[in-house]
Amino acid sequence: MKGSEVRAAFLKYFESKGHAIVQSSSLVPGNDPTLLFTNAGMVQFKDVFLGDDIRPYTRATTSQKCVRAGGKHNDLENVGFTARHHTFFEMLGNFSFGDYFKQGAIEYAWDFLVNVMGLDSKRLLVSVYKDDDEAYGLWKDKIGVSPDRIVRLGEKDNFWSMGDTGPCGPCSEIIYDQGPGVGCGKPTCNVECGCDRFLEIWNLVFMQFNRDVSGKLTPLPKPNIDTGMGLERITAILQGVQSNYDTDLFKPLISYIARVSGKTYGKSEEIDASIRVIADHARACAFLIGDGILPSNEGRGYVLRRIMRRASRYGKQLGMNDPFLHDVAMQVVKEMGDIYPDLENRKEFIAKVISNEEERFLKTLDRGLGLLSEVKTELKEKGNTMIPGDVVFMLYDTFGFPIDLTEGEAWKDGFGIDKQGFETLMEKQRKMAQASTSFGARETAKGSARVIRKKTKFLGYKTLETTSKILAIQGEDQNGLVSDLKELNPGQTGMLFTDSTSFYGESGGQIGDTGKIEAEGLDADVLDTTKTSLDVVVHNVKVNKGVLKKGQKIDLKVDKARRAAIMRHHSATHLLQKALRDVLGGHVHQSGSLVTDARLRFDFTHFAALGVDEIDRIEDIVNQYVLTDLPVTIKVMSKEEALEMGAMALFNEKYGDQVRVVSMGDVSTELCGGTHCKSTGEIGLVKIVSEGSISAGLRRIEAVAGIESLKHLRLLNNIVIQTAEKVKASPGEIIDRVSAMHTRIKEQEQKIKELNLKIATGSVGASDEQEFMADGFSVVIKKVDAEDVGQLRDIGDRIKERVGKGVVFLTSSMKGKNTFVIMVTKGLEERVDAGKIMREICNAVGGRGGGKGAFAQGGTDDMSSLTKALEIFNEEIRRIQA
RNA sequence: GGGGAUGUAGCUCAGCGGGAGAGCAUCGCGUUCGCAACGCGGGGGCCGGGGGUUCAAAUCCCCUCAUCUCCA
Repeated sequence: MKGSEVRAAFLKYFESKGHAIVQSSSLVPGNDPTLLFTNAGMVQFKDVFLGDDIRPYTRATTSQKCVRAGGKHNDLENVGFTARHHTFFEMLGNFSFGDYFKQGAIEYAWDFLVNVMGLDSKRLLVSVYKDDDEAYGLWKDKIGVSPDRIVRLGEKDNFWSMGDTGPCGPCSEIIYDQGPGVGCGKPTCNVECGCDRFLEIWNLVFMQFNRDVSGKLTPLPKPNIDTGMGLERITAILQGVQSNYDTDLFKPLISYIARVSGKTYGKSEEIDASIRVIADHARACAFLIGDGILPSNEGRGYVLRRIMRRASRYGKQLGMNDPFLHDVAMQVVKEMGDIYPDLENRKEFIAKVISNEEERFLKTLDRGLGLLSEVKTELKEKGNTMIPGDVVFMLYDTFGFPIDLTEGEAWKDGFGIDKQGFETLMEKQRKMAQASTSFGARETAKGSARVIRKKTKFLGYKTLETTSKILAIQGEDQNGLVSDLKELNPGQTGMLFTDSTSFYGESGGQIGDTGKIEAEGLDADVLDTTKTSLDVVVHNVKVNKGVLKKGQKIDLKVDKARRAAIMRHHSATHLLQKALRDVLGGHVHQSGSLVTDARLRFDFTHFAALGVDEIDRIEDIVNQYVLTDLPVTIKVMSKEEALEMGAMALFNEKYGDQVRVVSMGDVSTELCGGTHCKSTGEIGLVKIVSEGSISAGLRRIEAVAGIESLKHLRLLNNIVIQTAEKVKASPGEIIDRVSAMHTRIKEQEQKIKELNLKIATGSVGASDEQEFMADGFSVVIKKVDAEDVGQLRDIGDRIKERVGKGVVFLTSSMKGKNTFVIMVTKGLEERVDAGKIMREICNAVGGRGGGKGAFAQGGTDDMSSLTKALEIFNEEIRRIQA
């Protein structure tokens, strides 16, 4: 049975048991900032389990794309060297939200494996949590598994929790025995053995408790089921192979990599491992980039970068020195694009991102190799053949040069590396990082009020004024903790919850509304509006007059002009996205946006800076759309219908099953919860204000619309007019005038410099200059008016040129100080040490200074020190003559 | 979140307390029938930004921004 058939059979089976087939969610968890990647099927249902979200179904089944990279249970360095570690994998799962429980989950799982997949029940074992007699009984009595094939395991293996607190419960695993011929072969080998004989294939989690802060478990009123079975693993078993990499899910990739690298798979373990690493990582890269993640130096992007670089590294070991990973990733797209259309849609983009990154990596490698060869020659001179641990660490830590590469490069020239020393430094770094995090991020446990769960009726799409009732008020109490309040007095601020509202809570990049709240004798400002994940609108209010009371009826009035400006910018954003795709290409995808009353900001994927002509064309297109006054229509429909219409879905947004589709004529269709103009004509002039890079492959555009465009242009116009006045030219002549001025200034500066020199060295200041011969060289003493030390040097240079061989002593009063410079012509430094003379002078006049043989500089605040300084200088010259 | 590294001419980088440099690119002149090549000359720098120390800072110290990199 092919892997794709296993996937399809699984979903079909659970669909026949009343489960809704839910699409795999993005690898970027939309609802959990603490989680780096979606790493299990339950991630997209987390809020449902927590009771914060309600779905129209109580049973669901998914094939979820997952990434695990790093962390305790999945060290990246293992991947490729074992039969089953992966960075990317697919997780099959069935879920019950307060519907069926242990019995259902157990019966379905067994039925599917034995009767649908045809696994030999004699090869199956099960494990249950040590105290879970209920599950034990179900396996024994309902299914008929013999007691010697049921194992009770402890908390570590068979108790599951989401975090330190929250839903948790025992779990039960179905285990496949590959037979005594596989694995360690020891007589003591059992289910708990780490070897490969006993494979855990399906984990059934019985979510039945809630754990509070103190660790106490209380039963949940409606227990849930969460199960997970790795597609790659079950496929391997069904195909009778001992490694996931031997399944048809990997085979085509492996043979592709073998072919392009000119190697044969299955001859050498070392080569095989490299090929497996690349196969696994290419899948991860394709999917991660497909879900909008870009390589970067932090967070998710950094994990992606590490995966890509690891693949590159193993490619190098196979002798592939040119970028190759993007080709392998295209193979992944070919294999899986039909099931994951996002891959297919973005394949050019994926390839571009990968080849870009591969080139970058080659650069870091070159740098590291250069450093390493420097170290090697240095060591060779000393007759040392061991590269010290701190050097290995420095190469790794600072330049990202992988340790195995260092080792390989060292080995080539007969060097060893001090691994012990490296590990010590590595451990030190780990300790340091841990210490700093555990100190910092703990002070967040502030008191919080009860969570309001009643979804606020949002009327603000249609009307900007509503009358509603206050459901709750929250604010800081005397202790500075957030709690429920009965009322809010003048001068106080707090959060206001109402039954319905016209105020738009910040979401989808659109900022919240501001406005007024009024009632008999009451006047309050809404400073900002936000929205919780449960669609509860939170008004942040400040009372000016009267008292705001719970249960009171109030009038909510949105600031209309501001909202109109926000709507113009939001509608303009949609048109801008379309225009960007028109001009730059289909690879342009939104990766963030901000819509305010003053401007819009739009981040998108693109590789090069935009040219002036491109920006002009984008502006032209957007404004063309505005002028044709396209009608803006908004429809609420199912997500599936929307996707069929070709609506553009965003990366991180979490959508319910009903979505809002905003269309502008036939040019733009997007899923969007924001507020929009009635037709594009209302947007007014759209002007791009800036364009720039925010990181590799990501650009940001800022633009203004409507009145803000007018303000912007007016500002620019004023600058032009004022500049024109300043340079005494008409606006059209400014550029010519300024560049003429620029060259003239340059010329004049040059001239001034020359003149200054002439004045300083010429006859003008002759009275301030003494010159005499001393033992075959000239001595020039001169008082000048210099602006800075640079000028003194220039003057000194001229004098040196004139005298040919000699010493120049210059003094100048500037910036409230006496500054001295001594310069000695070339060849004379042996006899006359400028630095030494300067030190003598400075000692005598209480100044500071110094220098080298040919040049010295010093100074003092004491303005009366001049004669003394001259005295010392003459004394020193006399000493040298003698 | 914590550590390390790097920001200098259009590009690649050297200099790391005492006159901002090299190579490539560019422009001019020369050589050439012409080109490549070569020779000579020129232009191009807030030495990432801000503060401080110092007689003197590209250079040392502090802050900040950007990029790279490791750890969490």
